[in-house]
Amino acid sequence: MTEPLSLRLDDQLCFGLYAASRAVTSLYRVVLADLDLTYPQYLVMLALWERDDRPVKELGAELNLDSGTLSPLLKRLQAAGLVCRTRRSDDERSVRIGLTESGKALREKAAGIPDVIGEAMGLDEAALGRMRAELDRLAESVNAYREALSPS
Amino acid sequence: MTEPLSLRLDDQLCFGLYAASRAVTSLYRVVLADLDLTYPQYLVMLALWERDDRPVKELGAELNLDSGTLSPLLKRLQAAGLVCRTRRSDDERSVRIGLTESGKALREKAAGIPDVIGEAMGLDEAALGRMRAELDRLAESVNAYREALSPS
DNA sequence: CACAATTAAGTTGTGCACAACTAAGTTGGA
DNA sequence: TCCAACTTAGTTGTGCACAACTTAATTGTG
Repeated sequence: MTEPLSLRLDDQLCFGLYAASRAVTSLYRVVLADLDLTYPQYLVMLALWERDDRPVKELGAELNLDSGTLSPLLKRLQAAGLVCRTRRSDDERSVRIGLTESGKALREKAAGIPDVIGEAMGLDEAALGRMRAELDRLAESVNAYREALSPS
Repeated sequence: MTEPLSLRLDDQLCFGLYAASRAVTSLYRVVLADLDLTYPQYLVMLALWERDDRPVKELGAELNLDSGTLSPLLKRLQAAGLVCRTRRSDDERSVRIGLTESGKALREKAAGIPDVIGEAMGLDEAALGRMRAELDRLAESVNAYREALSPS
């Protein structure tokens, strides 16, 4: 019989998570100002730099974002000249997102960012990997629980 | 001479953080539906249940939120009948936020939430505390770095 | 074939986050 | 005393997140 967890703000892991996530995002805001990207836009660019020319649906699955978030975001990336959208001819429902030359070129400018963020975090590579693994496990566990509680 | 960190999405701790934070928030969305609160609103209520009747400024300092976020959020809590705002007579700039009876009463309904979230995370109390400490350290380190990079 | 069910993307509306700004009150010197 | 500097809240505008919905195309089944 363990003590029930308290309603105290300081005790709650979730608040730590929320605060840490916002702290990291706000550092990205500074670092990304140079590239004229927001953090979610940067995530999309990362995904595209890894694999170019793929449907919105696939980007959404990788980043856990739905079309309600991605559609306007991609519209802004398109307006900035970084990506282009082409409707597939064999399935007119699907839209492929591809990098423009300028979008590909931006990768060079971004090359140094992971090191800056890594340094700001003040963790060695081992601690970084360990924490990443713990967070992945956490997210998976929480998502499974939510799915059971409220099947979407 | 360590390897420079890569631009691969999977490698990045920050994405894990972002994904985990969103996963937890989406579980809260389900759990809090019963109380008609969003997650940030719940955080404000937690802060007020701990210490009632204090200025917006102080709430902001505790939650790391500025008036641009808090003002409309508090307005919604007020509209829901959970808090009331009173301007201090000795310093008319300052607005104190206090719980209404209904706001105080809501605490009973929230009492079980930390255990639900704790269970969803699937961590024992020790792991929970350890992770919380790591996240706090991370946020502090990142904030210090950003502050140095771009003094606000 | 017909057509209901499904799928992909986009739209609308709400509520954070946050930058930049405004309004109003307070304080601390010269 | 006067008023410039500061402080507290609030406002405005932008961009996520996400639920709920729409539109249009495709698929599966009788």
